[in-house]
Amino acid sequence: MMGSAMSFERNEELFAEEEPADYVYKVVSGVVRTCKFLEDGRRQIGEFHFPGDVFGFEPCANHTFSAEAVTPCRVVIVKRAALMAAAGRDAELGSALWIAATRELGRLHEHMVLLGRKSARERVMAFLASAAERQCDAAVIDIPMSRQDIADHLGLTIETVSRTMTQLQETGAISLEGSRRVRVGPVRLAA
Amino acid sequence: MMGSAMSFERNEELFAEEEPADYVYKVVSGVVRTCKFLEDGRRQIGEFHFPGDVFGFEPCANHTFSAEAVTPCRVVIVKRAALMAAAGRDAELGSALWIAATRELGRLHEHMVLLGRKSARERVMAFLASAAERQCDAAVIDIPMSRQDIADHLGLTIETVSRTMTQLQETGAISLEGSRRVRVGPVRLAA
DNA sequence: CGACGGATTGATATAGATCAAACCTGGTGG
DNA sequence: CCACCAGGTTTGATCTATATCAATCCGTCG
Repeated sequence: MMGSAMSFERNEELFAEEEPADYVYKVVSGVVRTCKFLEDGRRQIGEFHFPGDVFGFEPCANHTFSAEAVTPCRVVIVKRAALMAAAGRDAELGSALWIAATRELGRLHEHMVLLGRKSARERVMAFLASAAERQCDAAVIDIPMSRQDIADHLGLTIETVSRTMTQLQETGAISLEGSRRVRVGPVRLAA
Repeated sequence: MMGSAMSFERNEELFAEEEPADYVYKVVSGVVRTCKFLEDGRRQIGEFHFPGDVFGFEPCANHTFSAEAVTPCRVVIVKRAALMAAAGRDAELGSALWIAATRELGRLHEHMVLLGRKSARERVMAFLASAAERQCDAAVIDIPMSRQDIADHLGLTIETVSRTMTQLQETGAISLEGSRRVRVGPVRLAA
């Protein structure tokens, strides 16, 4: 299954809500956010997608969310119809897609617990923990997205995210090395 | 594709988190909630499932959420492995499953906006609107679940749900006919 | 009738939002 | 090389929506 490659600048839109959902996307490099907006501008970032992640699954003809580049990024796109047809023929591929979709269901379930029931501190720690996990539990982790992005992902305000991070630093849980880089303490982010 | 039927009492557990996820479920009658718990008892209800709904999709061997009967209910269960195998053979079935899964993704995305960005009033109105929609926009809608269930679905407390409903009544948006029955006013629930 | 499991209502506390300045930092141009 | 600027971040002061704690109420069922 091959697709065509595309590049996007920071903050460029890969696709918008309501647009025809003709393609499925796979991140090659960089980071992509998928989001939904309310009329008054409130934004919820559903997920950040990293290299290797596939996104853009939709049940209907049009996108129900938009996708934007968090950093400059490259993606490959595949015609959805072609992909679905191929999945019908190739059991291997079909199963891979199924796994990707159900895994995403699991992540969203988990994130709903965070949004519905966790405190700001827990949210930020969970965010950092997942970032650390993606980076193979490195001691120093990169945060490629802005505080605003983090806030809109965690259902908080930018100020609360910022304050919570400095509090985590004060309690020794992390140490901030510039705003986009965090050293996670020996204590780790255990809950 | 046939499965076996099962019945559950109100509040009975269909399956628990961590249990082997050997079956996929379809609601025949009654209502089921899927939920996740935090160690300290906080609960997030991901979705309520109504007759016709299919649930229990998991990427791995074990369930990542639990399911409980909101009302007495009947479900049919199908071996997951058998279902997946059949989907590999029958394109019709495969596509139906795919649609069910992506539709669920869409619902969860929408719900994350609610949990992350909406006010209590908006949450309750959205909840009532979706209940009304499921009941073909009947003028009087049934609420089969408790206030606690609603609260845990909307990321609120039981008290806030209750208060918000009486406020909606005071402003004339709805009228409560007993705690489990609501008449939606002519104004409807337009945002 | 009495009791028990919701549901509602009331009083108060508080986490996080909002409004408003500073504060960096990296890039640009003089 | 430095001053300046713009975007993003942090910090501060205050406000408020919602949580929390605590009765009371209501309806159903024995």
